[in-house]
Amino acid sequence: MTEVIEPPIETVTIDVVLSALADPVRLTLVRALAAAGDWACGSDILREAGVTIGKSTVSHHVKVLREAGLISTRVDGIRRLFTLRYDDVEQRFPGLLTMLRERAPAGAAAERS
Amino acid sequence: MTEVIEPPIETVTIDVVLSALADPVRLTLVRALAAAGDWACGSDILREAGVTIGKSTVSHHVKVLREAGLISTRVDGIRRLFTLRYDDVEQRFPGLLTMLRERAPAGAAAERS
DNA sequence: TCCTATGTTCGATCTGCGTCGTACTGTTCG
DNA sequence: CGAACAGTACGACGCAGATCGAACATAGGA
Repeated sequence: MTEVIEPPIETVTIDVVLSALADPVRLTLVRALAAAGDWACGSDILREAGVTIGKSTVSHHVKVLREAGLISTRVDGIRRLFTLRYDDVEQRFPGLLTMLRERAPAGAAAERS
Repeated sequence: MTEVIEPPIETVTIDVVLSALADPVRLTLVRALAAAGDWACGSDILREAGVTIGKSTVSHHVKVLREAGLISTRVDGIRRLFTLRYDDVEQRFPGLLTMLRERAPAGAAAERS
């Protein structure tokens, strides 16, 4: 089938979202998608995220994020394109994506000497 | 020592908070504390949360939540009292606690048969 | 002083899940 | 048709972390 199913945003629970975002790799992928802004394929995301993991692992993480209602998938010829469900997530969990924008503490904490 | 240290809310990262809230038991404990409203001891929380786990497990979860900046601990004679750092968390991550108020899907998913 | 109640810490166990490799599906191009 | 590419499905492996029990610490009351 060419159709890609996604859960209606109303049926998404915060529990599932939290579990999905608890993994550092998935959090990086989400941030990369947020930075990309629009549709991006797997290799684009990996380059943007700066992580090097197997493609089956990427597929696994994408699946988890999709089932958590966070990302959307579209078929484009030979490849799949992914994007953040920005409006849906913002409507369902206002402020969540804003929290994620603050990236991980680069080089440990920014210790105020 | 009678002093209980807590991380300044500015130093708390969303990564740590997400990891802390990803566990179903900890999420239940946080919801119980939110329902309690004010300071509650371990047995109070367990009763409010309706879970039956060993006290060492509770101690472990409380530690994780405290290090994530979510709860505060105070010594009261023979026992420790815990409470949600509501204002701090709301200031640092606006909207987060509101998302958590929506409790878990009672009786599994609301299957649309 | 001794006993009880509340938490913490430590060690051991065990399950969940993140990761990888391989095989498979589907699409595009030569 | 056949080769190459993008992603998925599945099985296996290993590790992080959730849980428990026991020992310890501390405060309060008999």
